[in-house]
Amino acid sequence: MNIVQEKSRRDRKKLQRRALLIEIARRYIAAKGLRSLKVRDVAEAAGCSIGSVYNEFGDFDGLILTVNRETVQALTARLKAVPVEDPLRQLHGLADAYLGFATEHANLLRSLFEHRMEDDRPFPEDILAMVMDAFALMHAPLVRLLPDRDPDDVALLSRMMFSAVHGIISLGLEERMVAVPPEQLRERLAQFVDTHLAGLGITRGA
Amino acid sequence: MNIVQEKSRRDRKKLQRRALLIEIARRYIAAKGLRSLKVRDVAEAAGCSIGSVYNEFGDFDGLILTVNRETVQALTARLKAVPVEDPLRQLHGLADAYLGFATEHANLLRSLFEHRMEDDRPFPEDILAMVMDAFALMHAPLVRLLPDRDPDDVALLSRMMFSAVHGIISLGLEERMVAVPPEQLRERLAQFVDTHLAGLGITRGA
DNA sequence: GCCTGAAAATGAACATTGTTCAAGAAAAAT
DNA sequence: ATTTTTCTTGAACAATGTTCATTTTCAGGC
Repeated sequence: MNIVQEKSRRDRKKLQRRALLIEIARRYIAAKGLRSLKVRDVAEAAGCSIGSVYNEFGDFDGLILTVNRETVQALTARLKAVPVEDPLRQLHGLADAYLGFATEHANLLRSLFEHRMEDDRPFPEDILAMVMDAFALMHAPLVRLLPDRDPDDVALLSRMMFSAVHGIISLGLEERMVAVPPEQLRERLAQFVDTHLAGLGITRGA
Repeated sequence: MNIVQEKSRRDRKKLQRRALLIEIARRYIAAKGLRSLKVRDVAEAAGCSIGSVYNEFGDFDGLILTVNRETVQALTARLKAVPVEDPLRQLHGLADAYLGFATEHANLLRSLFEHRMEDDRPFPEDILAMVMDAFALMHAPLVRLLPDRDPDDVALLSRMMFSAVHGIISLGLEERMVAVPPEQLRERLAQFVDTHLAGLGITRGA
């Protein structure tokens, strides 16, 4: 018998349903926030039993983390699509791409940063590493703009800059406590990046 | 009969227990995070029934919000204690005070920013206003440092600066995804503030 | 000191929701 | 066709927020 074919037939179905469950969960989170996600709703929407969700993801956290994993992957993909020719443009592009993603997927991003594990189980290493990698994407352009600075220093600078951008955006998009009016956010964010770069001795067109 | 005295006797007891409930809830949140807070635990620890907690706070959110309200009040008090003589020192002092508070009360601050209301009930206006006020505390010193800029512009600058500081700190203190090593956080935060001020055309001792 | 009505406290019962697992169904292997 | 393995199911369970009829408390009047 053809193991590959037979196995794949079952697996394809399994994978298909897994993808369906993830998609449904993502829609719930995106639409109404992480707290609105219920195992029973997901199972019913997918046309399977509660137990199947557990078979697939182990527990509820497993499902959430799977969605979050894909969220950080999508975010990273978007950040990596920013043109790299001009390092200054790239930095602005990264900030703007982050803002764009946060605007379009506010609840998914919140789920990524606000979800706490049950009990004291450790946060999955791989998601952690992916978020760190995303936050390190300002490193390369900053190195080009600050060739004389200690690389370790630049590494920290880039993560701080990204953290700052994250703070401005995540508070700015919070409907409650609007630190910065959303309609101005894009322009102001660019201004912030410029100001900070100026403080680092980098001027536009220099 | 003495209405004031008689009423106060009952009320004192009520207020005393209310304070006890809040204190217990705060301890739970501070020690193990918002998710660890359970009505039954609080009631048992306070030596009263579950129903009494509901009598006092209406529902579970009511208790959480009361703790959060006191958290933002404590934060504001700490920020307002920063000396105002030198605006530049004040800005650094505000950032440092925020870092100090966030370090000592990481879970309480998280509870303030991460708690979502049940259903779609609106977030309490008063807490919102208090957080906004706290975030506006960088405004006064920045006005003094930038007397020629449009005041509206400075208002936004100050909130952005505070949001940025918030982002750096909240991600920096997250045990997972450490964007900036905690032991360097204080020094780096000061550096960040200096850099940004430099970008705004403000130099130390100028 | 006792009575009375209002206010507060109680906790059993309920509703929601994550989790488990024994039994059954389906698929694969022989 | 039979056996074995694997997956699926959903009833039952456990944890936890919430309600409310009953009981208790207590100030105010006699």
